[in-house]
Amino acid sequence: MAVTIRDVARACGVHISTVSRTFSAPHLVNPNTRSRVLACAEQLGYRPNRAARALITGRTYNIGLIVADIANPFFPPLIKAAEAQARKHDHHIFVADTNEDAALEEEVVRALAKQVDGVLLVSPRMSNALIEQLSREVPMVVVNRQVAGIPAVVMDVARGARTAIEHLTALGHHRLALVAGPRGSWTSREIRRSASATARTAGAELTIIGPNPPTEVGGLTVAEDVLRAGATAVLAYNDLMAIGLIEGLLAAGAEVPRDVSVVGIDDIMLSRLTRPKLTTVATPTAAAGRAAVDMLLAHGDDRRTTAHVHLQTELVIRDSTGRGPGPHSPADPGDVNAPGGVAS
Amino acid sequence: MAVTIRDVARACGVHISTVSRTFSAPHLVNPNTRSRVLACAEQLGYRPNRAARALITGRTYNIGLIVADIANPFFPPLIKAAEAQARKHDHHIFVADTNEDAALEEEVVRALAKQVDGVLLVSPRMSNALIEQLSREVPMVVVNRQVAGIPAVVMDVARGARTAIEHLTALGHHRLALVAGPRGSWTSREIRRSASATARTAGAELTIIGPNPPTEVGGLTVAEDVLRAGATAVLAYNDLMAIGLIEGLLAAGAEVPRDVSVVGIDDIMLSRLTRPKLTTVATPTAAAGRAAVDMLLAHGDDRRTTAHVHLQTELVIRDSTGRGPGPHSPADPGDVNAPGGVAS
DNA sequence: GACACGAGTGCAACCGCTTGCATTAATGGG
DNA sequence: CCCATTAATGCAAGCGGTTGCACTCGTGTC
Repeated sequence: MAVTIRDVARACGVHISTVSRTFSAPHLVNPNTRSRVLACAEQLGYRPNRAARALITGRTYNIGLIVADIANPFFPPLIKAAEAQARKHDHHIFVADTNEDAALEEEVVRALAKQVDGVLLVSPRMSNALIEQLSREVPMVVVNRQVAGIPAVVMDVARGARTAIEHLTALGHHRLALVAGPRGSWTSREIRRSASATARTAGAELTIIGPNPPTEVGGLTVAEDVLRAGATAVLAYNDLMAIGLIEGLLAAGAEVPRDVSVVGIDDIMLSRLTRPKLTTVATPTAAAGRAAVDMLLAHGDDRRTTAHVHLQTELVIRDSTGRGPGPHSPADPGDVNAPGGVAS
Repeated sequence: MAVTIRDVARACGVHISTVSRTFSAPHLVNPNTRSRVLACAEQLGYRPNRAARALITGRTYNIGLIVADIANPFFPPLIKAAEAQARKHDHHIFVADTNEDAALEEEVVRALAKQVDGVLLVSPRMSNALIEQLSREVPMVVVNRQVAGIPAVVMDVARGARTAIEHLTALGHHRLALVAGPRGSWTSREIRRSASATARTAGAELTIIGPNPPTEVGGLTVAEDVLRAGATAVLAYNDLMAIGLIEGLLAAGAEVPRDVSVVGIDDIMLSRLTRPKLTTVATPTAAAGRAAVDMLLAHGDDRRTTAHVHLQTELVIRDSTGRGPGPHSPADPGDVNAPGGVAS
């Protein structure tokens, strides 16, 4: 059916190896022969079969991209950027969605391993140990996780969380809540660690709520916990949860930012469009996608690079955060909106 | 490096063909032998190389999924559903993003053709003729397009557009605008055709604005055109444009729905979360993704099915549409907020 | 004029796997 | 007890390419 290298060879009166070399080692074939072969190939509509080539060379020119949830708006910009970057280097991308399931992650990596040159594991939920093991079966770059000996692209969410907490305490909030992300998320742990430390330094109280599914519903359902904790400001694991949380707070009669300030993380497109517009920590997702692909493709060249790329985050202040009760006032700690006195 | 069928055969003391049959034709091998082979394979961590298998069988167990823009929130739910459905049938998915570029679509289909069992072309921008031609090189299912002789999944946007226009005229609007989508979009043409017919029937005026890029910015930039046309109600090609349009109208001093009613199409997640919440025509994107995969995989069985799957759409009325000036009243046509009667 | 050399091409093995056919052993019927 | 069947396995060709090696020519050198 399809036209093969043999058809071209026959049509052109040369041996198949010459046709092969015309495409994969042009300098080895006489310019005249070469152009003749190219003409035949073009005319027959010949396209090399990559799978067949991969069988010998071991290079598939495919990349696996594994994400927790394609429908989570955090991922599409990353996928898009990765796909564009990959195609720029003539690679194709397999996309797999693991539904936040660690076991599925493993299964998918294994299933893809043989037909890709490498795997991009984005925001993995599986254990570090398993990642290390899998990385021995197939080249791997991890995004949003630090694993010893494995190339990684990480966004500096720790710094982002610190900035966010500082923003909130500077606004006069001292009863804070952190709405954590899913179990197994390195990012969530980082945020938690950093937020806790920052809150402690600032002398603020931080209630941690979670783990939770990193979705709008996940945010919505913890609204009551937030209120019960008496928090006047919340940092959420991601924007989706922050938005859900705002909905939930509203449903419970609390307005944002009047009664509660909310900060998200990611700066997904949505965040600019909801009302109130969401204050959030912007993460460079597209850059991460590109960087991850670049690392994966470079990986082959000089072995054991194991570089880590750190990408900066940035607090984007919009309308979901406002003044808090002010510096610690012993008086009337129940009324979170009381204009507060001074402390330290 | 990797463990092959030969390693298993050697470890197990059988011929490679027996190992092969153990996996791809189990009924041909003795149950005892079979379990021995399986044990060896398991122990060595053997996984069949699909690319090698495909070389002989012609079946790759891969599917190509080509979309115009991964970052457009319309697509992720479709991609997610398609991926899940594909994996249910043990297939993997290549995702490619064409940036709304028809030429790139063609290139990507060709590049993918050899390593997939079929291609899902979602909301294509290329011509019907080209689609027909490409479909002779690789099995294809088209989503959101009708092409003679090619299996398709189409959402009934024509009916959606009609319902939307009827909704608006029933609210008393008679100067309408349609913000069209990108050139090459079948959906946009369908919407236009249906909206025009419906408006004519209802005796309403319909200004068509476009084509436009199907993005938030695309919607934002036509806000002035909408106002200049004197429209009090707008149907947009998709939600993203509707949301951009609302922003643009607001920036120009027109409130939604007080001054202008806006209806979107798609019902992306965003639409529930913006303020005002968007009235929109819900399209079953996830169902479309699943259906398309099913058609592609069934396609092989009984040739020339060329079935077309039609999926229904549904108007979801939220807060971006409100009463219009009412039945054609020569009096005070300037005050779009006059409490209007209802016609018919 | 013999020789070394490099450029260009052909030859054939092989990548990991499937599959039609041959071979062998076990089974049942007459 | 022999033969035809059937079940189970081995054999080897081949899928569409790549690549080390051998071969054939000019060409330049001494």
